[in-house]
Amino acid sequence: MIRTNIDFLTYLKKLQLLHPHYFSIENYTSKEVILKDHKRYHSLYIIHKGIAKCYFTDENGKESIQEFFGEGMQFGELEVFNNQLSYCSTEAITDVEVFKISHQHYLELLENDTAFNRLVIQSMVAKISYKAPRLSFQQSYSIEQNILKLKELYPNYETVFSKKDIADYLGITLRSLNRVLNSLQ
Amino acid sequence: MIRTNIDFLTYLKKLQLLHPHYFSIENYTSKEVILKDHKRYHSLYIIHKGIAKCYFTDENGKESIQEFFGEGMQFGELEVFNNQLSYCSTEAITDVEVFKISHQHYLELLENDTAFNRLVIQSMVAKISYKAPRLSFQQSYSIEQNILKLKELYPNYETVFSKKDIADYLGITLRSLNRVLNSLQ
DNA sequence: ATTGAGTTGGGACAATTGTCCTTTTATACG
DNA sequence: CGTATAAAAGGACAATTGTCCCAACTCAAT
Repeated sequence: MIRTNIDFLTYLKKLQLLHPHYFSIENYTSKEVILKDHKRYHSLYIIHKGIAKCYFTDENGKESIQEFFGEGMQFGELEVFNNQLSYCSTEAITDVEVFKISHQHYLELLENDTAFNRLVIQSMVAKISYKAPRLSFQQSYSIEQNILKLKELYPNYETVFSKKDIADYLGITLRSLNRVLNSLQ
Repeated sequence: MIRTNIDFLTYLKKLQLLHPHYFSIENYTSKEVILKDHKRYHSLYIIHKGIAKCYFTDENGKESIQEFFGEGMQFGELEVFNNQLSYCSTEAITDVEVFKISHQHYLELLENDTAFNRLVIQSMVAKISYKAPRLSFQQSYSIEQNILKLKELYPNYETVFSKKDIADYLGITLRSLNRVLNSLQ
């Protein structure tokens, strides 16, 4: 549920020693928006500490949570390649510390550092591999099964996430979430 | 709805001239399975001609279609990097011609050919960018809105896909699809 | 203390969607 | 041809989920 990428983070820390001026560190407090949708950015972020949520907002204001980002997860990197506006927002859930790196420096590393290149590709593979079954599972199974799966994977999710976030993650209403949680005692 | 990647295909054809022994060509007829889930492969495929569907099957036999692949779409490439079993099946819808390349040669190109490397990354960016809003849209909107969207993006989808495929793509039952199509006249 | 905003919990009802089953139509094939 | 098989269509009913409420509680700021 909370995605991480420790290999990437570890390597990034090494790079930071080699190219200190490539990276800056920023801190966000809970509920601060780090990256806003429909805006253009020239940098991307990698989570050093804390948890953030990445979500779409539709025209009715309903949020749909894509992923919860933990240590080593990067966001805003897709825009390096497709040159589009940011297509979702990312907001701190706990207090968060991020590394920030410009598109330009990121591309430089990508071209000149084979290990970094491979780690970037692997991070993308992980994102695809994660999203694919999630789409299927939410389509195929009932809310109850989805919640049971959540509890299995992440037993104490209530301590970190609000009910609203859980509902937005599962693509259901708060009412439905409560109802099903009740029926499970 | 039918995904393509012409840039990738174009470049691949150039590579084929440079390294003819890297590639082989295979042909599949409608409904043949090209790649089966839970199996290990040592090659991956790129669609040259035709349309295929990529789908999960759950324990009840229900299919959930991830994407429809058209020209230039590759599949089986994630397993090059995560060394896992294939996590979904790909089946020809129309007759299909594919290029086949071994993991080993693919990795060789990835390391030695910067342009190829970039195209692979861009293909992954495209897959992520496509999956993300699809998850949200199907969660947030009614079946009716999803079908209207489909008709808008791909007016004559009925000519290519069976009703069952459309239902599996939208994550709904055939009965629900028929009902909603009726209510739209 | 008091207000107000945000979170949680749930009743009542409506709408949506699934399940099960039957029928019809199209298509393939000996 | 006729027959088997798959695809398409839909009736009847049940189950799930959403919508629209209202109430209780927490917590921060006044």
